[in-house]
Amino acid sequence: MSGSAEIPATTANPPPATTTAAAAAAVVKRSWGDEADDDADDWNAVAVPTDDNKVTADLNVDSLAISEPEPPLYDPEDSSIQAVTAGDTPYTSASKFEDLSLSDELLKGLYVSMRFERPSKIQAITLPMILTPPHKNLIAQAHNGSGKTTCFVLGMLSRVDPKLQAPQALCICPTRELALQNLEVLKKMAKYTAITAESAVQESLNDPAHIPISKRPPITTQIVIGTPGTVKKWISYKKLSLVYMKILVFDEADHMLAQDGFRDDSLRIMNEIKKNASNCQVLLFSATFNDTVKNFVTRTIPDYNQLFVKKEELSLEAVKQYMVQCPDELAKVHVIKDKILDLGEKVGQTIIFVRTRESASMLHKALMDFGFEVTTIQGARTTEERDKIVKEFKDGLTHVLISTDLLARGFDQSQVNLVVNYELPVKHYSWNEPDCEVYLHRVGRAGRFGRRGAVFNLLCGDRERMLMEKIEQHFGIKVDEVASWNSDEDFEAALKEAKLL
DNA sequence: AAAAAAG
Repeated sequence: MSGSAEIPATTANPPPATTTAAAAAAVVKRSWGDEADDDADDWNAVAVPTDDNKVTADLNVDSLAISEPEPPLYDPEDSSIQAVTAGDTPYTSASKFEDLSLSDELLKGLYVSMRFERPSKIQAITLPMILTPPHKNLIAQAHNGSGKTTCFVLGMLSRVDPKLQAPQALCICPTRELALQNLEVLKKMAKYTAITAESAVQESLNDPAHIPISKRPPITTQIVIGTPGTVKKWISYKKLSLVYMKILVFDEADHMLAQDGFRDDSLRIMNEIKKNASNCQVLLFSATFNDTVKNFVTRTIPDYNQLFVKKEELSLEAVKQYMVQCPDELAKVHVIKDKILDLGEKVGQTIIFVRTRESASMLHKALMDFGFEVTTIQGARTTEERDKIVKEFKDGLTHVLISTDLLARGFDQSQVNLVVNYELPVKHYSWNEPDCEVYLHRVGRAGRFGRRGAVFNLLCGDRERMLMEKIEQHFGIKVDEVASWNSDEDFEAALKEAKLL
């Protein structure tokens, strides 16, 4: 590994005088704007700075991404990660955590508590970008299970002033579960520091110890990780001071800024911070950024660095995907009961994704009636139930979890080797269009950190077959078919091929 | 024609 390779910023090619704003705009559009039809390029495509006179270096880089196999951008031994920066600041990739001038307490947390040895590739590149003044904004597309949580958690921990008892870092997540999970990672990493952190998520209403925010003293915790509604509420009650905010993180940022996601909430929070704090750094992390969101993000977040990972390292590649043609809905249940769960027991834990809460209850009942112990999580359940179900699953007490897309993003449980799509994800406006981003996120629940994994897509009827086809086309992949839904041997062979057996 | 957050 050529560890300390310099990430070329704008020095690679001096901009010719002929570069026009129009050309720059075209590049911006090209790099960020393309989508479905050339996703492969998309992952190779790199950053484009917002600053016109810095564009040409990237114009060159970008053209590499457009043409065929491009030469590596900065590291001959590892071309899978590419980054482009927006300013004059040179960033040196961190081959060791020591390169990041972290506090001793934080280093100890990384080595002892987290048991990390050295930064992952993504961490090596993003951390200098996050930590080096002038603390530019960052848009980072990092694949599932690659350690992006560490990037922004370490970023937040490094940037807060431990001596200042006031909120200085805020992280917004799409679900309660993800916020709590991220907080846990942060607390583990912060174990030897005095930095304080808490979650801003809906709390159990039955808990007698629960105190409504209106009756709580102002937050003095240094890091807050939460969901949009609760964070907004804390802000509107003036309990969460934004004056000292130094860093704002959006996990699953594409969803947080999507029109049909949390865009309104996210923008409001961002604007409130802008009004109160000067120079708050914004970090956006996700495994997916579709072109609509990309365009919006580039218009919304000024002056950003960007990072991309090649498509080859997507968990779509690490996880073996199958489709199973089922004659009817009952056959789907039989497949889960007789084939997948039996084998699944041997290979780890399983998450079964469904499209609606109703499907979740229906499948839950069907499997329970067959005598299978499964648990189900979906947003309509109480916070206590949700906490309990997640804890049992994370503790390994339960092996099969039915979930809506509540857990599609970010949920990290390394023992999950099997993902079942009882129903494929579809766009909310049409059930004839697959939601490829959600599909990728679901797949990413298996095969965490390069582990083996398999996905079974259960298909019934022409519509679902067509959805599967469209997903294959979108990602440019071929999803193998399990020959017969009714054959034990076929499923066993499939898991062997996935190297799970 | 959904789910999520949250009121």
